[in-house]
Amino acid sequence: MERLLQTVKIAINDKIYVKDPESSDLGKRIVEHSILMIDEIGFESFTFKKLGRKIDSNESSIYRYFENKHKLLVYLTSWYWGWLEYQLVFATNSISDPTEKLTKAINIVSKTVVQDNSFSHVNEVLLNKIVVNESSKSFLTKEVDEENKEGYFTIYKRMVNRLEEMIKTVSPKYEYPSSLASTVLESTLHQHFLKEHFPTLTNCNTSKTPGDFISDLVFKTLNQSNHG
Amino acid sequence: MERLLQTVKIAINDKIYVKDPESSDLGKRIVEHSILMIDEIGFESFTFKKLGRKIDSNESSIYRYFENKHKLLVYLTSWYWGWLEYQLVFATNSISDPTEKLTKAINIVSKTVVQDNSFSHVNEVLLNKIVVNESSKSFLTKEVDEENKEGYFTIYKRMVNRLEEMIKTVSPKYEYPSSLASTVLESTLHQHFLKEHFPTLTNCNTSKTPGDFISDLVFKTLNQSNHG
DNA sequence: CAAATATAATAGTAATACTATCATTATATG
DNA sequence: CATATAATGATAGTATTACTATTATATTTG
Repeated sequence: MERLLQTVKIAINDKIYVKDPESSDLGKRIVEHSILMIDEIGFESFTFKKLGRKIDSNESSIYRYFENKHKLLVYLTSWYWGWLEYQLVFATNSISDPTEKLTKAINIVSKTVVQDNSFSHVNEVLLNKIVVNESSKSFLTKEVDEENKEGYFTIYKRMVNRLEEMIKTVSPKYEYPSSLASTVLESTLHQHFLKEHFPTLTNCNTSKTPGDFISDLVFKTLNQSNHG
Repeated sequence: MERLLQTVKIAINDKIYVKDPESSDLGKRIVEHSILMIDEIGFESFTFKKLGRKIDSNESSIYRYFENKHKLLVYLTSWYWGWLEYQLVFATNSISDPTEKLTKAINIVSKTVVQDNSFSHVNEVLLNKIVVNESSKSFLTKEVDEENKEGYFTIYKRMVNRLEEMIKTVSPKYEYPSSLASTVLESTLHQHFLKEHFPTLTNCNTSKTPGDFISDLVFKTLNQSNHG
C-alpha cells in the first residue's frame, strides 16, 4: 500500500489554490507546517505571517500559494477526504458482500487515524485532528454556495455518495440513504470531538469507539428497513 | 403558552456576559440586531463597530455588555437552547408513554422554527438559522475546555441529557444513549444545513424533513435494541 | 438637586489581512 | 556558458479589526 501510494497524488481542485503546493519545496513546507501550526494554536489564531516565520519564508510568498487561510483550510480538508477516499476504495473494492463492504467502509472512515508514511509532508494524525476541530468552518460560511459551485467540496461529496451507494445496496428500500451517509461522516467527527471535550455527551471512550456507535446505528437502522 | 412565557426569562450563565443584556433597552437592542446582522452578513464579517452603527450606539457601549463577538455568539446559542429546552419540557412533561414522549421531543428539536412572540427582541426564526450556520463555531475553539468548565455550555448539555434520559426509558438496554442524543441534535442541524446548501447529500426536502429522518433513525435503532 | 450610573464620543494601539514593488536567487533553455 | 524566466524574499504600505482608555454627556435614583 505504501509503495502504491508513493506514486499517487491526491488530486485537489485547482481553483482552491493559486499555485499547486505539491509542485515545490516551499509549497510542501507550507502544507506541512500549516498542519502543525493549526493543530497547535487553532485556526483562528493561525496567520500567514506566523507561518512564514516558522518556515523561514515570507508572508508574501505564502500568498502566492493560497489566497487566504480559508482556502488553505479548504485545501487541507479536501486533501484529507481525498486521502481517506483512497483508503476507502482500496479497502472495499474487492469486497462483494454488501454488508461486509459497508462495515469495512464505516470502519475506515471512523477509525482513529494512524500515521501514513506515504506522504512525507503530511502528518495524517494531526490532519485528522484538524478535520475534527476545524473542518466545519470550511463550509459554514456565507460563501458556501459560490464555493460549492466552483467545486471546492467535490471530494467530500463523492465520499458521501460512495457511502450512499453502499447503503442502497444493503437496503434498497431505505428512505434516507444520503442523509444516513452524510450523518455517518458528520457524526463520526462529532463523536470524536465529544469524546475529547464533552465526555458526558457521548458513550464513546477507550473501549467503545465512534465507529462502534455508528456501525450499531447504521446496521440497526438498515436491518429494520429490510425486515421491519 | 405565550402568556406564560412572557413572565419567563431564559436564564443564561452570567459569566458569558459582562452586563446582562436583558437588563436594559440597549442590551436588548444589541441582542435583537446582532441576530439580524449575523444572519445577514455572517459571523465572520460581523463586528461590534458595524453593530454600533446599525443600532445608533457606540462600539464601546457594546463592549460593556459582551467581551467580544465570540461570547455574544455563545450567549445567542445558549439562549436558543434555553428557549428550545423550555418548549421541550413544556410539550413533553405531561406525556407518560416513553415512545410518545421521545417522538414529541424529537419533533420539537427538529422542526422548522416559527416565530414566537413571547420575546419581542428575539427573532427565533433567524436565531435558528444562526444556530444551524454558526453555532459550531462557539465550541470548535482552542478555549472550549476552559469555557466548558466555566459552564458556558450547560444548557446545551442539559438538553442532550434530557434526550438521553428519554432514550434510556424507551430502551434501557441500548448501549449508546448519550451518543444518540447528541447525534439527534447535531444531525438535525446538519441536515437542515445540507437541505439548504448541499441537497445531493440529504434526502430531506419539502416533503421529508430532518425530523422524519431522525425519528426514523432513532426508532429503528431503539426498536432493534429492544427486540433485535 | 446631587450623586451615581449608563451611554456616547474620541483617540489610540497592536495585530490582521492583505496588496504592491523591487531585489535577489534559483533554474531552465538556447 | 550566458541570459531569460520564474520563484522567492524583503520591505513598505493600507484598511480594517479588536480591542483599551479617557473624557464628556445624558439619565436615573436617592
